[in-house]
Amino acid sequence: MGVSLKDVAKLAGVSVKTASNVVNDYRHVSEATRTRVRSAIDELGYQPNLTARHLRYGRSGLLGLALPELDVPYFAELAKEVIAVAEQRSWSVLIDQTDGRGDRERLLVSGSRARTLDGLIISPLALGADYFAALRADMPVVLLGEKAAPGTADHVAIDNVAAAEDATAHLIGLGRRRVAAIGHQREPSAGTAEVRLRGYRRALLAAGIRPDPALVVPVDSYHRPDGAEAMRHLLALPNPPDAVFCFNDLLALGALRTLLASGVRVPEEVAIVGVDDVEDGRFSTPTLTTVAPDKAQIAQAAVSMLLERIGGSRCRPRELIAGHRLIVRESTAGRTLE
Amino acid sequence: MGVSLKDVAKLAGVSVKTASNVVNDYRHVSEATRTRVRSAIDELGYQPNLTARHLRYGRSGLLGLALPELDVPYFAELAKEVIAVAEQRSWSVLIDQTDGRGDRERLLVSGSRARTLDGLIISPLALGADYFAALRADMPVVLLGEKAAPGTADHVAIDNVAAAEDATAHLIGLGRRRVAAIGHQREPSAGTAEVRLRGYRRALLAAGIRPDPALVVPVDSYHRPDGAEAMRHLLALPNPPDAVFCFNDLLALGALRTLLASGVRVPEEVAIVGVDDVEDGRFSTPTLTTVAPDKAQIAQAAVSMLLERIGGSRCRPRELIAGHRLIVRESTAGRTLE
DNA sequence: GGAATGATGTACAACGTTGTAAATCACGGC
DNA sequence: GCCGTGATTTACAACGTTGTACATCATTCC
Repeated sequence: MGVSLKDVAKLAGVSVKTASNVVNDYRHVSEATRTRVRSAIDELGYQPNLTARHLRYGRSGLLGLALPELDVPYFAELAKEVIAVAEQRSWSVLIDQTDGRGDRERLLVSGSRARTLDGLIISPLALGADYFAALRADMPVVLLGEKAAPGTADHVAIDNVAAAEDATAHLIGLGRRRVAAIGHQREPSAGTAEVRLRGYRRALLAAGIRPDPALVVPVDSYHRPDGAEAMRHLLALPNPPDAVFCFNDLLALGALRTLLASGVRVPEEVAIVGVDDVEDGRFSTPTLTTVAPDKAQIAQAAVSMLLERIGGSRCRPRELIAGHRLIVRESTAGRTLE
Repeated sequence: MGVSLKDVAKLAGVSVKTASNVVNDYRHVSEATRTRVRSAIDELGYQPNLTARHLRYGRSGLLGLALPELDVPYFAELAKEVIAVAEQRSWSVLIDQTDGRGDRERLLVSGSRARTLDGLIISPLALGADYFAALRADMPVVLLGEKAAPGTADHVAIDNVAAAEDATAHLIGLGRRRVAAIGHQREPSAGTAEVRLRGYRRALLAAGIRPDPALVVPVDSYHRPDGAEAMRHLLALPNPPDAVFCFNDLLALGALRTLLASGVRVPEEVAIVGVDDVEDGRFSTPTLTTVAPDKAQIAQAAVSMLLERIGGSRCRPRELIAGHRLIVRESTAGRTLE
């Protein structure tokens, strides 16, 4: 169907290999043949067949990006960055959605689709150690987020304990004493939730506040409805909170919705902080105070690490702590000016 | 590196082709050899090399999905659906972001990366006819949205005139008479904007209202900040509107932000409608009335059409009008009950 | 008993590319 | 005139897979 090197070679009156040499800028090609081949290429509109190259090289030029859900803003924003960085280095990205389901994650990683990938960046949510068992030993992997078994693979994340501590400390700094937390997960080893809870507790203790277990609300997932429901639960308490630290922005936006719909004033009566700095939080009313991970840095680092592994690096699994910073907005600072 | 059919064949004591026949469930293989090969496959953990297959077949198993930006919720939600549908039919999706820039769109479609794609679904934003000139004639394409030159390629969209008319009529039905429109684009042939503006005008005229050009606000892009700015412009008018039809939800959320930050009551003083039904609008305060396109249907239809083309269908370019419906929420109906 | 039929298995080539090794050529030095 | 050197070009094989054509064998039919 397409134009191949054979066609180019025939038109230019040279061997296929010589044509290939021109394409690959091989040194020892005479100027005369070079131009002849070049014009043949132009005339025929030849473009190399990447599939054939990949077969030859044993590479596909494809990076996998496995995310729970693409329509979760944080993941969408991350995907955008990853794709941009990868493309800049002339790699393509194939996105897979795991829905946080273990079976899909397994299938995805062990299936024949995975064989075409040169490497994989995964943001594991629900998945545990057996996941990695399914991983091809020779497939480079970079983990995003907190679920990492240390020493298993390269890993990029923010310092989630510190992030949670910053957020909670900010609420305490406003004078709040009954600070709730939304986002705990019932399952024992739920990575991110675990460490954020730790940071939350640490901030409370540092301020001399005794953590109240009734203020720690577990959720099934990290979407807006979960946050909304958790907030309804908190409001129904005999002694409701005066501030809430939500483990991500979607939970916070859901909680915010419940508060406003219930006529609770934010931040006067209840202040709210989230994590992720998704775009929605910059335009909600009130705007959402949040801990912003450096997404560009995360994407950059993840792709770099992965490409190094693909390039053959065999050093010990590395860990990169990306930056984060608290962005104070109206949901804690109140309406300032417009 | 990996296990190939050759290894399997050797272990099972058969020819490579016989091993291949077992893998492909070829009819005429004796039960004895079949089981022998099967167990060799299991023992070695053989998985077919897709790259080699693709080379052989001249197909890659990859669909391209070209979107302006992945972090725009509508596109993210659409991408999620497309990936899900494609995967169900065992195709993989490679996402490219055009940023709405013509040069990137060109590069993307004509570059050698495109050669590896069996087909392309594009949601063209800024791109015109020259885009299609760059398209390989033999590359199946499905267009999403309104920028289509009719008869050029298969095309999936909602009836945007009707959608805009429904939205505007709803506002008029609330008794509003000064209905503004945010989302007009200055460039002459800006597909979607054009048709939505037409629907808006039609609804006004149908209600006997004379369209006021001052109430039609152009924007540079369709993000929240554009909506916020456009709304500021409208509020500064000597005779501001009592309702706004925004050409998408992000514009509406931006406009909503401006209104609330300015102390304008929504919907009492100004009612708002958007288009897209993105998740944010279901949790904003007030929640956002919107026109919901049937995204699942769009994704389903786009993938189906594309696969038919890839399968060799040569019929005339088709056009599919996906369903849409108005979802009335608080930004027009007000707080009902909680 | 011979031939036709069908089941089963194999060798080879090809998809488009590039590494390897070897062939060819030009040229300067003796 | 011969050789060595290095530049230039080429044939071949291989990456892993499968379609085509053919070989082999058993069965059935006349």
